[in-house]
Amino acid sequence: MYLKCHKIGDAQMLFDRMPEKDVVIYSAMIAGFSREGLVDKAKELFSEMRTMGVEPNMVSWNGMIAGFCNRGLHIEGLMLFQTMFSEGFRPDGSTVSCVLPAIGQLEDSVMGTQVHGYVNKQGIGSDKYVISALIDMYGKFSCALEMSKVFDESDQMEIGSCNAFLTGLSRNGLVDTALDIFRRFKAQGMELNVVTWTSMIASCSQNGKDLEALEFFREMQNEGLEPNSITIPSLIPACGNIAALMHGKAIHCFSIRKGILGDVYVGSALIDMYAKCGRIQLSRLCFDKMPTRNLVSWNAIMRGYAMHGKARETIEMFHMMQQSGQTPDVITFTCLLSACSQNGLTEEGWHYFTSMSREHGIEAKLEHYACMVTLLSRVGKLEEAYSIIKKMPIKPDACIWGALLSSCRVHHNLSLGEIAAKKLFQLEPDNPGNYVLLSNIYASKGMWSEVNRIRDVMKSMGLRKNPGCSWIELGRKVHMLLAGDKSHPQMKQILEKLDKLSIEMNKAGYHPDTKMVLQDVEEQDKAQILCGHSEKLAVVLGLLNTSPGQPLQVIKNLRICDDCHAVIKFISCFEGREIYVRDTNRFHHFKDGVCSCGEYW
DNA sequence: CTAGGGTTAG
Repeated sequence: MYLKCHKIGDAQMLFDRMPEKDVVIYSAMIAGFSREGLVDKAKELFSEMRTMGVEPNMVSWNGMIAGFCNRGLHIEGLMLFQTMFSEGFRPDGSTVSCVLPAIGQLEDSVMGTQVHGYVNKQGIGSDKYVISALIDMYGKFSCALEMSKVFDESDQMEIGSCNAFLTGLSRNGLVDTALDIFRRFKAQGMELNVVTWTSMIASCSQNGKDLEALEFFREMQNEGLEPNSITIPSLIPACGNIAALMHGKAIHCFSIRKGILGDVYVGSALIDMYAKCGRIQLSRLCFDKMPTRNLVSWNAIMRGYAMHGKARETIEMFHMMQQSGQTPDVITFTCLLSACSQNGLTEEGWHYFTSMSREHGIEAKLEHYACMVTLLSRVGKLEEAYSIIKKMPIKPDACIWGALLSSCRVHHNLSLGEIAAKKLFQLEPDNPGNYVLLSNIYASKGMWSEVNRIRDVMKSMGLRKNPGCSWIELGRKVHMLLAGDKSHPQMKQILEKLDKLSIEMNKAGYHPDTKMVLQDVEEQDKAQILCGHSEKLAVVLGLLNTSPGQPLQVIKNLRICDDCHAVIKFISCFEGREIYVRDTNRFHHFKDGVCSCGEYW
């Protein structure tokens, strides 16, 4: 009874007072500790029972193996599985269903196939736990075919296997298929559970379907299902991705009501969400209030500060993290280096870059080199950045060359820009962004024939600039604005307002950037040029629908363009608004005509 | 027939 109520302490007290203990009582207690994640305690009992002359049976072994596998100690679990086998036990459905997820995690497909064979031989292939574990494993192996085969041969009304199948599909890039099948399940009147809904929410928020994730959340509650402490952190990233602050806050309140605010995953997800919504102070508040923190929480707050260009705070958190005894990982250093790179902190950047492997035993990865390239380029040391690329022990990828090319655009460096662009055209020939960047550099030098040449190349390859897209949350609704898309009901007002603003801007001595390169390259619809870029539209929509003085927040799927940057600086001053624009990788905080990025992005 | 064990969601 105590074990079933998760009162492990009470159970242990009773257990300790028992004079005579048999296999059953030992097994119950081992499983109890395993469920609570107290593997060491379980291990103690497992060896104690043998010294007390009680031989472990199947159930004792299974409890022990479950303990290891559920705690992420996959290798230990699998080793025990093999020991059990060699001691003459024949693992049953329980054992196998614990061991399969571990095999999937380790991507040991040889062992996976062996165990699948064993399952068939033993005739336990119709056990529902085994089936869902098999589906899960093949999903983790990226064996969509094997996975579907197991599912097709199973009872398709068994919710566990259906859930494993849906997750497996999304995991293998087949989100849309998963969505279709989910709808089919629902139409068939199948009893869906929290796991099903959570899985769909997670698939959406991990695959750019953020509005859909929010919709699923509402739908599951309409169906009378209670979201739990796994559902919530699966949903929160969706709010951050589209900077839906009001939705995010509502879910924050929901977590308080559900009493799950103390959960590390919930807390860490909130930190990340508030940071992405431009509210870094709220991130910090959530962080400070967390009862327990882990690596994810520390990385979340550091990433938040880095995203906001707050290098001092990022470094301060790093010191606090070390004082707290938390060991950093690769991501921690990415946060540190990206914070340094945005602020031109060359000395600190080099310090963390070198201490990373020397003091922390973490090898620098591509993203760390990319930060160093950005950092050195930012302070004008483009040649030094290039020499790092030439010397780095890993093959530079598109991120590295992209970092160099972007910096060359900022510094109008043609020779290195051409080198970087050439590499990028080989690495990712279909990415229109690279062509646009190089063309920007040519345009800044007035080399119009080169600009035209690139435009022709793009045209012949059928490449178009990715459509710019911006989001703004107004009241309870998230508006999406696509560059050149006139379908928004308030578009007429938006254009009128933009007109008025441009008159004011001209009066103030602002003239649109003559290097309107993108349009030169593109020659896209005149309409798009007239409407302006999506971030401009979103900002103006915000101006129209909020009261004066209220801050605005816009997010964009691409790098903000020079012209929009200049226009928004003007608006922040002229309209007296604080405007936050979240770019692909950082925040621009416009206030009184100045932007926090210091003109470098 | 027989106490005690398991899968799928972050």
